[in-house]
Amino acid sequence: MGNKRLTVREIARIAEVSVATVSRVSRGTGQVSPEMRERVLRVIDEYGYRPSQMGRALAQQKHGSVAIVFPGLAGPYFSELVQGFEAEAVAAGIGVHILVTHHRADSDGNVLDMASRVDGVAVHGDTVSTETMRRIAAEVPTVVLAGRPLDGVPAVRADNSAIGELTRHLLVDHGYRGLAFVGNPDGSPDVTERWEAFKAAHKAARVAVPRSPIRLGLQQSDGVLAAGELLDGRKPPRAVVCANDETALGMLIGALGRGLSVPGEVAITGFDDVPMASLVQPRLTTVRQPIRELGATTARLLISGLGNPGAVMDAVLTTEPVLRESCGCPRT
Amino acid sequence: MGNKRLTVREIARIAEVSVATVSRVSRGTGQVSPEMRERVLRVIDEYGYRPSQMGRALAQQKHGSVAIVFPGLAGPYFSELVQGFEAEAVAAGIGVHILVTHHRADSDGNVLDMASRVDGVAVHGDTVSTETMRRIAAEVPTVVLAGRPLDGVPAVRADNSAIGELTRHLLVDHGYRGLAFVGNPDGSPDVTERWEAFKAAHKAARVAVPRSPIRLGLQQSDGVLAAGELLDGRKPPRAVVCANDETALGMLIGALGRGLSVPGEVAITGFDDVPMASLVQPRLTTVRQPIRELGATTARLLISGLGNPGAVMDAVLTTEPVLRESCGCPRT
DNA sequence: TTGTAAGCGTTATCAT
DNA sequence: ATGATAACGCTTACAA
Repeated sequence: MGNKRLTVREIARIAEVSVATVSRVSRGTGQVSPEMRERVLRVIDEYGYRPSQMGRALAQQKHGSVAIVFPGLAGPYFSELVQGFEAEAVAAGIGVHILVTHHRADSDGNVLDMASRVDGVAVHGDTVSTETMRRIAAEVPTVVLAGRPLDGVPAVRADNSAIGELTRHLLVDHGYRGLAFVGNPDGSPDVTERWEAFKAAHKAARVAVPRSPIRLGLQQSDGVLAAGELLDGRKPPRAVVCANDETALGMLIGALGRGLSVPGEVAITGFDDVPMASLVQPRLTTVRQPIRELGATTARLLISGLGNPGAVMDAVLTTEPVLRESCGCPRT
Repeated sequence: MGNKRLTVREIARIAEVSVATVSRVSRGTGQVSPEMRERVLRVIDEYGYRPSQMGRALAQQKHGSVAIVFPGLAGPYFSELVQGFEAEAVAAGIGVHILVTHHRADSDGNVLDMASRVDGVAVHGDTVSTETMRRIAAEVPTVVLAGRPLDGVPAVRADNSAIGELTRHLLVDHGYRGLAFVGNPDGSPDVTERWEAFKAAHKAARVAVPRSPIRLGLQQSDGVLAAGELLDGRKPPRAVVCANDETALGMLIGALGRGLSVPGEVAITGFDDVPMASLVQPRLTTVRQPIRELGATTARLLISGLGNPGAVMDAVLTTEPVLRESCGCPRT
């Protein structure tokens, strides 16, 4: 433990070759005769030589890693997103840095700091100011994740408009009136777009746009809280459109816990289609979003897509309404 | 975008000082006269100079970042753990690498690879083989997270024995017989210890050790699955001790969905005390584990604790049973 | 207090 | 095919 590691020079001396040859062998690049390769490989193996990442980074001017910045790690959405990103990067031999900004005072400074440790940064929507975003992009290749492109900074996101279709379904197909929206439009670009689509669907159906949204977070516990706010009142909504599945699940637990019938007395819908959505009773009507693919696409773009001629500037991944029973549809 | 960054030498030339002075100023180290500092700072600021992490790393022989390796990111446990780790590291100005091993063929190779990119690695229990663990520890300071110390590799973990107290409570205080355990003891050191404590409590109470555990994962969906396996049978258990809260929550949803009374017909307990545990109805009896602190302690140990004389080798954090209603206790 | 110069470990260019 | 050697950008003795 702690035997200081050997350097190229030492390996070269032991194998009686030049450092260049050792480098060529260890990187598998360039032309090396079989016997040379053999000789060097033997020494490398015997001494357990592993090239220093620091030396390599400096010489190649590449860190060999990328970063993902997001507000917090709670819930299956971020888990999947990060895992999709990580899997893609690691598969390409690239390391993954993370930075969680949530509730941290000097997060902008931290982001800038991290920007100087990596070859590319994926910033989740609404984690940093626009100004900081620009500064990051000026230092290192950057991609906006789950947000709009900005000044030449490309974006990868999902099509949030499908929640409008879902709203139309509740309004028109089921004929519900008195819908509520759970989620804070100021919290993230995704929720902003979902709230807008929710309102647009009302206008399209010529139904008065409902009360303002229940501004809470996106965790399951927030859904439980929202249930308290909405269902204990004198005039509970006929249907609740939640900004994501987690809050919908919390809402469902809250409704069921109050002895309310779902969807009989109150219909509930979500967004994401997380695994639990099809496991609860009644199963959750939602919008399927390819979360993992969102992360993977972002990583790919960062690693090998940027700077190419005709590189994608705005990747909008498709989503799809999934009608199950929590909206009132019969079990198929 | 992409203006190649200035180097110390260029800043030095512009400010008409030596590179040493620039370095001293930018690092805030050494003695520099006020007017010099002022002059250099002005130039640094004007040109937006930020020292290259690569150069710095090589010169100081420090990457300036640590890594955390874990099997997967699903559920609040890992979210909290990673966030606790991350927050502590970032607060110390250290970057955080992550590596998810779950379902990846060559994860051991990836771990070794990552080991050469960081100054320290925290490996979550049972993500890599003992052999790989040793190789990592030979290359870089290492800490086992949620597992036992190994050959001089220190560990940070929680006291799992409290689940034995909980089992005793069910067996003795409530007088339940026919308990089931949900969780795969081969899945992780934590679950192994919890299963052992569960069995030991039975022996201590002179009650026959129950059937073998329901070997499933630790996600909420696994709890729903476990409910199907346990509650639809002809002889459902009187109480179910789940290896963590997520599965307990899934079990609760499954039980309630079947119209069973909890705890009337089946009592349920968990482990972790995640936020949802006190929000569901009935509230979940569980064991509180300081997850975030586990991550933070690990990070601290990695960053500044190792190598010190008398450094801690096995940090076992305390846990505490939390008796709520899902075990049959009255609401207090 | 400030400057000079020698590393840090690798890669890559250019001879040979 | 192989070998010298110059970068890469920074820190840090050591000198002045």
